[in-house]
Amino acid sequence: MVEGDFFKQVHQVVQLIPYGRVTSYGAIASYLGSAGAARMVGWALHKSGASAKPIPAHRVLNRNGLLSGKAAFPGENIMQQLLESEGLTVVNNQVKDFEKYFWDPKELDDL
DNA sequence: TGCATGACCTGAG
DNA sequence: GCTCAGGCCATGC
Repeated sequence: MVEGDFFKQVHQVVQLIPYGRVTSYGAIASYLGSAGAARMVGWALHKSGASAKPIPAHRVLNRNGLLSGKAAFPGENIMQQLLESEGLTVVNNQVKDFEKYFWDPKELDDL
């Protein structure tokens, strides 16, 4: 489970994303109890750069599996390379079989 | 203190 | 099936 501020919760959830898996802003927002606050999730991730721990923000995509936050990374295709290095296939800034690799934070509750 | 914005999502037309 | 508009909450100026 996660605890603390919304930002911290987002950071924790993102860090809990299994290797080779991805999730969406809405899923995280919904998990935190604010389904409509998906925008804030992106904010937290953007701010994650200031965080002490390295947060795999590249595993967080939008609902379409699109690398919406790609631009926030230092490189052009850093996000894509990271995903590909985890066994995922990125085509046109979009994860192939996104739903297949999709990971819902709510799965933690089921554990 | 108040308005505008932001790596989005969902519902309605 | 696709496009437009609204909403959500916190941060920044």
